[in-house]
Amino acid sequence: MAETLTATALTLKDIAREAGVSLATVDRVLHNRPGVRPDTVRRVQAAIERNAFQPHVAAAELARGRARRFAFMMPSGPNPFMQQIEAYLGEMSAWLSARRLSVEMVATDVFDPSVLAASLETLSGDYDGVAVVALDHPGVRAAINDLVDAGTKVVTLVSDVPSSRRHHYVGIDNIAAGRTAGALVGRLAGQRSGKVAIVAGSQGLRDHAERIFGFNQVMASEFPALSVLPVLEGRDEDDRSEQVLARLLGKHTDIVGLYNVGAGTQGVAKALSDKALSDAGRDKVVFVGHDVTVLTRRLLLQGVMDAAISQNPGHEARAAVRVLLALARGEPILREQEKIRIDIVMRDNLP
Amino acid sequence: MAETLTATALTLKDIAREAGVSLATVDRVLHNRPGVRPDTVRRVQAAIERNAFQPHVAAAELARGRARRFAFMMPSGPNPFMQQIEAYLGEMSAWLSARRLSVEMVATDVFDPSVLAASLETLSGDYDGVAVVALDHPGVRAAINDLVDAGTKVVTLVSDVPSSRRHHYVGIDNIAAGRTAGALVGRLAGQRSGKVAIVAGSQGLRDHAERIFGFNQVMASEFPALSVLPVLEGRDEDDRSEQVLARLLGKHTDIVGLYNVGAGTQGVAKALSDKALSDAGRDKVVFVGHDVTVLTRRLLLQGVMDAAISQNPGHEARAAVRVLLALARGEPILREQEKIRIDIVMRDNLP
DNA sequence: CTCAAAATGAGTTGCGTACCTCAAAACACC
DNA sequence: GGTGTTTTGAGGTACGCAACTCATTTTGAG
Repeated sequence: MAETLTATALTLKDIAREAGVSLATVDRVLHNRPGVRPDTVRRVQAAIERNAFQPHVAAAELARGRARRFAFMMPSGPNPFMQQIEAYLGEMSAWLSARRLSVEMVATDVFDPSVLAASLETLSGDYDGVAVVALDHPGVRAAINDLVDAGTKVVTLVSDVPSSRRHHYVGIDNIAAGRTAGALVGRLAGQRSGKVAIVAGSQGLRDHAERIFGFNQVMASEFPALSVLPVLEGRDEDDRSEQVLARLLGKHTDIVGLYNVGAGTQGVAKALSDKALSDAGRDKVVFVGHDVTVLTRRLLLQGVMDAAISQNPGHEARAAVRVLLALARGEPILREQEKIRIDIVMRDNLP
Repeated sequence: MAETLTATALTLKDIAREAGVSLATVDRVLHNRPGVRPDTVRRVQAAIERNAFQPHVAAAELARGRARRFAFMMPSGPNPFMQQIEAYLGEMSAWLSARRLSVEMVATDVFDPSVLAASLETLSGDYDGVAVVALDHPGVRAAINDLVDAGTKVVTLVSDVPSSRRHHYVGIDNIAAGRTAGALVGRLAGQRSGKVAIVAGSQGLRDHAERIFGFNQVMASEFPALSVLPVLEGRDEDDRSEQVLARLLGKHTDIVGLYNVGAGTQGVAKALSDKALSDAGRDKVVFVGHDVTVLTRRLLLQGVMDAAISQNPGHEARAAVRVLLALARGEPILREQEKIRIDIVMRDNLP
C-alpha cells in the first residue's frame, strides 16, 4: 500500500568503504581533481552509481564557505514586464538570504549590441552565474561564450541567443505564442469575415518578429475569411500606437480583429474605444494582446480586451534563479518545472 | 547601476552579540524553548529583525540530523491525473534524496470518508508532513485537524477541505475553472445560438459541482443565446458517457456546445465524432474539457476538442512537496509560486 | 535577608561535505 | 635495484546551526 520514493542516507564515507578507497580519493573523483588512476576513478564512480548516491546538498553548501553571486542583466528603460521580474526577485529576498545567495541587478542598454556585449564582459570572474535579457547578435553571442568559457553559468531570459553556448533559456517560444494569438483572434471572431490589424513595437525585435510570424502562419492556413493588414509599428509607445491604429481603423470599416504584439497597450485600447463610440453600429473588434499588467487586467475585466497571452514573470524570475543555482551546484535541472508556458488569460482565469 | 538584493552573512553569534545575550539564549528564543524572560525574548527578536537575519538553511538542515518524511495519500483506483502526479514525484527523486527527504505514496479509497479518515489517523506521528487528496466530509475534517494538532503539516491536494485547519491547499479554484470553460464555449460558439450540453462524472463530487456552478453562472449572464441542457452523468466512464451523450445529440439537433466536466473523454469524443459523420450538414460542436492527457492532446491536435482547462499536475506535485518542506522548516511560503493556475490549453499552446 | 525557582551563560558534540597538508605506498623507467 | 614520479591514505579544520548539559547568576516570594 505504501511505496517509498528516495532516501538513501549514505555518506561519502560509505562510498569510500564500498569502493575500497579513502575519503580523499572519493573527494578527488567527485571534484575531478587530478592524481587518480583511471580504473580507480571507475571503481569509485561505480560505487556511487550502484548506490544512487547523492551528496547532501546542505552539507556541501555549508562546507564550501563562500556565498554564490548571481547577476541579472536587464534593460535600463522603464519596461513594466521587466519591472515585474525585478519585483518578484525582490519577493525572494528571504529565500535567497536563507541560502546565502546574492542577486544583483545590472541595468544596461540591451538594445545596443556593443553596449550589451561590453557590459557582459565586465561581469567576468565576479559572478557564479549570470541571467541576461539578450539581443541576438554576434557580439553578444561572443560575450556570452566568453563568460561560459570562464566558468560562469549563463542563462538567457525572456529573449534567447540560441546560437550561443548559454546553458539554458528561460522564456517562451514566441512563434508558438504568435500562433496562439492567431488562433484566438480567429476563433473569437466567430463566423465573421473581414480584416485583422497587427500593432507591434518594431519588426526588428526578434521576439516581435517571431510572434508576427506565428500569427500570420495560423491566419493564412486556418482563417481564410480573415485578411491580415500590414503590420503597424508603434515602437511600444502609447501615443504612437494610438495614432497609427486610429488612422487604420478610420480607413477600414471592416476590421474584426486586432493583435497587439508588444507594449503600447494603453494607446491601442484608446483608439479602439474611441472608434467604438463614434461608430455605434460596428461589431466589437476582437482584441488580443500580451502580458497581464494592471492595465490589461482592467481591459480584460471591462471586456475591451478578449485575451492576453502571458508569460508568468514571477515564474521566469524564480526559474532563472533556480536554474543558475542548479547549474552552479552541478545538480540536474528539473526541465518540466523550469519550462515557461504560454498562458492564455481571459477574464475568468485572471491570476 | 547595480543594485544588490539580499545577502547578510550574519550568524547566530552576531545576533547574540547584538542582543547582549549568549548563543544559548538566542537558540531558546529561536525555537520557542522555555526559560527566557519576555523582555529578553523581545530584545533578541529585535536584533533578529533589525538585521533581517535568516538562519542558514543548509546549516540548520545539517544540524537537525534526522531526515524529513512526507506522505502523499492518493486515490487507489487508476486515475490518469493522479498517476501523472505520482510520475512527477518520481522525477523528483534525485532532488529529494539530495535533501534527504523521503516521500511515501499511500493509496486509499478517498471516496469513502470513513476509510479515508481512518487512513489519515494511521499516519499520525510517523510523518513530518502529509499531502492528501481529500473529500470534504466531517470525519475527514476531524482526521485532518487531529494530524495538525499532533504537529504534522497538512496540505490538501487537488480537492480541498476548507473547513479544516489544513495549512495549505494546492489546487485550483473549481468555480473559476467552470466559469472559464463557460466563457470559452460561449465565445468559441461565435454568433450562433442553440443548446449546450454538460457531461459530468457525478454532481455529487464537490469539484464537479463547483465547475458546473461556475459554468452555468457565465452562460446565464453572458450568453443568453445559448441554453444549457440538464447535466448528463457519465460517472467518469467512457461507455456510459458515450451512450448518454449520443442519445442527447440525437434528440437535439441544435446543440452547438459541449462541456465535459470530468473524465470519460474518450466516450464523449466518440459520440461527437459519430454524430458529425452521420449528420454532415451540422456545424461543428464546440467541445471544451479538462486536463491535458495523451488523449486530450490528440483530440486538440485533430480539432475535435477546442480547448482543455488544465491544472498542471507536475506543478501540483512539486508545489505540494515544497510547501510541506517550507512548513516543516518554518520558512515562509512563496504564495505566488505555489499557486496553481487555471491553464487554458488550445492546440497552439500545448505544453 | 533567605532560599528556591527561574533565567542565563559557557561550553560541547555532531551533522556531511570541501579543501588542504603531509607522509606513505605503489608504480614506471632505466 | 635504485630512482623519481604518481597515486593513495590519513587526518585535520572549517562551515553554521541544533540540541544538549551543567554551572552560575538573577529574580521574586516569603
